[in-house]
Amino acid sequence: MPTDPPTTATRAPSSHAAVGITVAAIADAALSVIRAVGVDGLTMRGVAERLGVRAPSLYHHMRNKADLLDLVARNAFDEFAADEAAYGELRSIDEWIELTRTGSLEFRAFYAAHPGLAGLMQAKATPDRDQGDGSRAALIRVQIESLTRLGVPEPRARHLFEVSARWSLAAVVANLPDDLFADGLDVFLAGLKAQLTT
Amino acid sequence: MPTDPPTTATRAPSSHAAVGITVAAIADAALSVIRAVGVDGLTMRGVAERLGVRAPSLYHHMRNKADLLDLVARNAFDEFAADEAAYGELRSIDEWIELTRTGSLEFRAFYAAHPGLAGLMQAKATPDRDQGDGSRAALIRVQIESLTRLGVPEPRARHLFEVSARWSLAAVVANLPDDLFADGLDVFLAGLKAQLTT
DNA sequence: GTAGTCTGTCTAACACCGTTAGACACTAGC
DNA sequence: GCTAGTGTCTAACGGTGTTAGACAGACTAC
Repeated sequence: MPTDPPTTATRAPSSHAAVGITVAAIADAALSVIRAVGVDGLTMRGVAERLGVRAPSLYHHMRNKADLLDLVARNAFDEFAADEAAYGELRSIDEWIELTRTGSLEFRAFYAAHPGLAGLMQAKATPDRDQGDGSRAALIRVQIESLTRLGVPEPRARHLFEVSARWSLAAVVANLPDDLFADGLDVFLAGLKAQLTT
Repeated sequence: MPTDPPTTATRAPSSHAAVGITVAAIADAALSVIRAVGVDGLTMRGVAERLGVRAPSLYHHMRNKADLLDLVARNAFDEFAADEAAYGELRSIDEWIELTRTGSLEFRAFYAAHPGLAGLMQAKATPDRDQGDGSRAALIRVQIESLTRLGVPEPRARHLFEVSARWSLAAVVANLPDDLFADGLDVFLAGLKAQLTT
């Protein structure tokens, strides 16, 4: 169980100290490594080096690399979702569709800036769908509620939201060219609107 | 430059022979390794072992692992596409939509049987879109032609086909649960039909 | 102040990966 | 029989994630 308060990461190299790195610091370092060399280029030794530390030290704070990637993906999504709080005053399905469109495009742009990160999200998309703590869960709840307020019955709203979210995420991960992504999104949202208004 | 005719793969272990493994045999072995342990579990040493050979021998027939994966993906698609020859006598957009639906579902089923293989396809989907030799290219041409025969102008038909193919492939790679995939496909095809009939 | 415990780093090593260098056995052509 | 070429082999390199165990520093109790 690591002590959280001292978030300072850089230390004198090769000193044996009792207070060192933090889980949060490791996640930050990993994210900046990903920005620099992509997910495929991320290495436990590389992350450690960025913290002025050796690789085995990381294992005192997390079980393995998979956990680290998991954490990074979660952080990245929360960072994105924090900007997307204001749904709420939607007056029609059309407005919901348009908001979903811009949200998807922003989502894509965000992940384009973090090569390979979307792939991590995808692997972890299943288990913790809605219930929970992060801004991810909050964002999902808000979107479904705004649908039900517009007259779509609850289970159907949840399901259709999940379908569109997962398909959009899939297309983001696929890293399609701009036009293929945007036009496919048009097609998908046209079909979604048809299913929501009948 | 390997000699192709002798496709026999299994040999006496630890004999120095002048006639041995084939590129095709390596690709087959790799595919069966993927069936057994998935793409992530595929190893040059593992492929070699399945051929009764050591790993370095593989490099006499291919440049590196990436080339091997490339080849495997191509073979797998051709194997799938060979079953999908009969488009042609489509009498309406509705029939085209339905054929695309069943094609997508079969595509998904095929790749579900080869864990991770779809991801390889995706990475190689861009460069050699239509022109070419394989059954992949043939299948694509047939689908676009059947669209133009139904009155959709050529460039638009090509583009919409590409959009739907890439989005479907993305959803396949994402390995969505059955209902999320099928329902999303419904949504997408509903939108596609709307764009094709107006 | 001293002893003891706990925390968090370190070095060393393991098994595995893709890949290369170079040796050697076998085959085919003359 | 000799020679050239082909295709395997062993050995090794540098890299990866990960574990074991040593040890330094900081807190706690007396």
